[in-house]
Amino acid sequence: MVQLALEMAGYACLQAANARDAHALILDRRPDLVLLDWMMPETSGYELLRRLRHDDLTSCIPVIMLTARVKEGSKVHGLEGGADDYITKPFAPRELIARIKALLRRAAPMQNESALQVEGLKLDPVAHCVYADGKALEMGPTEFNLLHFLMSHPDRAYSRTQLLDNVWGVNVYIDERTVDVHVGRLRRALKSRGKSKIDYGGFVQTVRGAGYRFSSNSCGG
Amino acid sequence: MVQLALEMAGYACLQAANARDAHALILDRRPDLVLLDWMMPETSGYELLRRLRHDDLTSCIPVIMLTARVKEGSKVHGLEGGADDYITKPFAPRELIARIKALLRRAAPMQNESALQVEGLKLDPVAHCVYADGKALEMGPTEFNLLHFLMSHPDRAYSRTQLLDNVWGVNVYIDERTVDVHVGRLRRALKSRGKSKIDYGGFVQTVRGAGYRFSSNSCGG
DNA sequence: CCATATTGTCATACTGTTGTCATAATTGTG
DNA sequence: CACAATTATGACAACAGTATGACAATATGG
Repeated sequence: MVQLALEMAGYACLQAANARDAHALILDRRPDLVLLDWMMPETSGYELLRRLRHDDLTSCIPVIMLTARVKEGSKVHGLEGGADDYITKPFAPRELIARIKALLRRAAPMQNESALQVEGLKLDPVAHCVYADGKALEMGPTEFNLLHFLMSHPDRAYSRTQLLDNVWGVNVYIDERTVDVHVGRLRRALKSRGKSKIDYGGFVQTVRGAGYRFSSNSCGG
Repeated sequence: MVQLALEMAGYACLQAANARDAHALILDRRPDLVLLDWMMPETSGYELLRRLRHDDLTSCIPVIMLTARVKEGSKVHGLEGGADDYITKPFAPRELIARIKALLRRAAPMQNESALQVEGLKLDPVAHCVYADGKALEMGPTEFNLLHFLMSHPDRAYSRTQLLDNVWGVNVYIDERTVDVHVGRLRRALKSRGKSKIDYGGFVQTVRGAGYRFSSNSCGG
């Protein structure tokens, strides 16, 4: 039932019937998170948790304990062993998913996103905004992500496939020519409407036969 | 024994047996105040205090150190680490309660910042009131909290999940789309009825594909 | 205990965005 | 200059993300 809930939420899921198998599976597959039942055949969940925490390879994997006990003390006990969170049975699948999300969020380090600036063109990842000479520009999310990636890696040509992988995501099923369209849209968005200003659309350069490149000068030197 | 005393005094109370659990519990439940024993298994109380102060989420939580040491030096040491008060064991429950009360009283106004104002829109956290061009606006508690958070962090896009974490609280199991509804209600509340006034609802901006952002200008530059 | 307000969820309408295509424009080459 | 290869662009239907009204459940305060 738990597996079903997890898969509905889009998580890949592995199962083990006892602590020994679980330990092997965890060592083998290095999951992002472990759901651990307090009561298990043979070795207890607590014992497995202790072992996971003892091994450097697994000590940093977030663990959520599943427990039937309702006493607050068991939470303390579970957390003592190094669990990052716990949840008492019975629980709503939604609560489980929420706790998993929260824990993964907590475990993931916050990426430092400082503003990128090239001449008068500024991209602020925090505010999700792009400015040309201080004036805000309008563009779609995809164009924003594309510009973000390109500005993060200037003076470097990327093939359409590389751009699809990095901006759209891997295992995405999109025509390569679609990149052209979005590059066009990005250029149009960057085209400064105010007179006597630089056309930042020119910063997104076509590399014939290869792909595209972001650069403030003619050839990225 | 401490727990008993606290509950007799009408405080809800959580316990942890060591620094790691305590840290997790504090992050999870965001207590109003922390009683921290100097001597703990594994990590010392001092180390935990340092970590609490280092994290924005916990840096403003009042902390009382419990210490067995009688030397005056330990007081200095504890306060150096950022503790707000300390008490030496053994202590009378009455004294502990008194110190807690005093600290909560002292901390309460500290946490409430001064009024936030952006152009004609003013939010007074102390009075729990919002004014548009001097005229009081009506809104529900959730809308107020949402606006408070957004105005405290302007020109910054927040995902629905982040807003749920920061406004509703961590580990809350609410549909992400609920944020949309409350943003809508907030906008309606901010919509100035008087003619020729700015529509402050426009300050709460949608960042398509990302979330929402508070900004007085079109893109927070 | 009741009256009232607030909350979270849902169904629905709405909006801008996305990916694809056809076609035009550009570039490089023989 | 003609040709092939590549890229640019406008149009458009499908789509995903957002706004909004309604409603039942819950909380709040008298």
